[in-house]
Amino acid sequence: MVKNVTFKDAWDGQADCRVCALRESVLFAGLNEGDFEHIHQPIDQYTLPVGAVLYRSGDSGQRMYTIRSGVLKLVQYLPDGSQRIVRLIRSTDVTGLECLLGKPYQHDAIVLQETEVCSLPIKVVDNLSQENPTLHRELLNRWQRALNEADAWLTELSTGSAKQRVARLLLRLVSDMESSECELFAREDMGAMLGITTETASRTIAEFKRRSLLVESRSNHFLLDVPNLQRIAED
Amino acid sequence: MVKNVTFKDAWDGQADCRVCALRESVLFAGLNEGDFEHIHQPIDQYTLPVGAVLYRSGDSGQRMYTIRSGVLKLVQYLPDGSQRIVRLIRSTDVTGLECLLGKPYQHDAIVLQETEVCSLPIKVVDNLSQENPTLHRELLNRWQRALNEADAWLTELSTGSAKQRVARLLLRLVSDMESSECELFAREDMGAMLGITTETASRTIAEFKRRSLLVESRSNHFLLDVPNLQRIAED
DNA sequence: CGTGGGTTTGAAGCCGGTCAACTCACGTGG
DNA sequence: CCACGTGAGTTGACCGGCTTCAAACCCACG
Repeated sequence: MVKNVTFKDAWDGQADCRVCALRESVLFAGLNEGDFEHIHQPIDQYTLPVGAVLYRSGDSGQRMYTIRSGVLKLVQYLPDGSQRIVRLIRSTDVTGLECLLGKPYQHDAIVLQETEVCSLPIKVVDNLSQENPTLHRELLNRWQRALNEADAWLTELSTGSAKQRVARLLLRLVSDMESSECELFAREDMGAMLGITTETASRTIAEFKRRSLLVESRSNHFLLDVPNLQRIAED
Repeated sequence: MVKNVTFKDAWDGQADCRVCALRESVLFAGLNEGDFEHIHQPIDQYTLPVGAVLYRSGDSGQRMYTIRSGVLKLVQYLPDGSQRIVRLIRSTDVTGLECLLGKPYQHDAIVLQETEVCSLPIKVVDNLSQENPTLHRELLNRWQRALNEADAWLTELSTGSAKQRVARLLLRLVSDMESSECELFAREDMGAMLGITTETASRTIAEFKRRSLLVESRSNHFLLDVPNLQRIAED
């Protein structure tokens, strides 16, 4: 686990949203030239390595984040100290919406795969959203999207046998890719996503490999046998 | 199960939000006299019996709902037909927010305990929220509240042993009451909330009764031994 | 080349799933 | 009024999957 990566270390510079490659799919999609004049605070860009902490549960933050690439986990803890991963945040997702409402962050946000983020001061988002209805609407959409994700985790990833859950998780990882290739997470993280133990996660993945449902293409990248995994996922 | 309760049957009349007893805690808390002039569509009030369907997943609705009293379940279905309850909606909660975004309802909403609801046309909410920032802010808060609930269901109610889950559910039911009394749900529903079978739910509840963690006060109403249930909940 | 973290595998035991029987309350119809 | 049917809750027996505890393995890294 990489520790103590300060944000300073990871700083990539200031973003120019006007020329952002992801402009079409990102929170600021609906902004026009005039709107950009109203951005009086810098929007910084960072590249965070695996294990880096974007924010911690309970912190009262002043920034939300757009993910340009990579994957983060949102983690909550139980009284007994065990952890549960409640969602994954990926490319074009926005996280930290809650601080727009003056609430502290509700989760730990930790990098699972090297991640590029843009850091948006809430002031900027708040001001723009008052003037630009499209952005405002987009914010609501993001909230709803997060809710849908949360519900899906419950129904798809916390229901059924361990094999079903693992299969559904794998399918989910490639669902928005062109190829059926994906990078796997640590078994411990898979367990925390699926509500099973690390050992069961490992056993299941190992079995899938033996049955060639997973074939390693390059180090820790796997090609999925989608049709057969789907059969397992649905029972 | 009560079937085919039409909304007409359940109609209680038109609501006058100005004199609403729940005004302080409800979505419209921040409205002023002037705002009410802008309500050009009627806000109807209904009393729905157990088993009634408020809306169905996939329906493209034009209304959201404020719950005055009672309890509803939000249900999602898996490909294999089994159901999972992803949230409960209770007094002062708002549900159906998604149709404000033009999306169809994401769940079945079904009455678990007799429920009084107000039906708010999205046009009304939409118009008011454009002019009244307090209401608008309140809408965002509701969205965030739903998200928090969803996350809590994952970490509290879908993690740990069956005994822990049942105990946590029971504690959750009385957490916002003055007394520690609550009304239980059907075992099948409990199972669907906790990701366990009906039988396991029944066995666990029966055992809790034998151990006097649950004492029946009146028909299907139970007093909880909160401290001991808490011990079980945390292990 | 040794150390350590993550992964895999093994063995044992238990919790919860499955299937089935039985009870009880309730409502319907003879 | 009682017989009967229905549906929910409870309980039992059995079994299998998952957890638990441990050991072995693998590989990256200093």
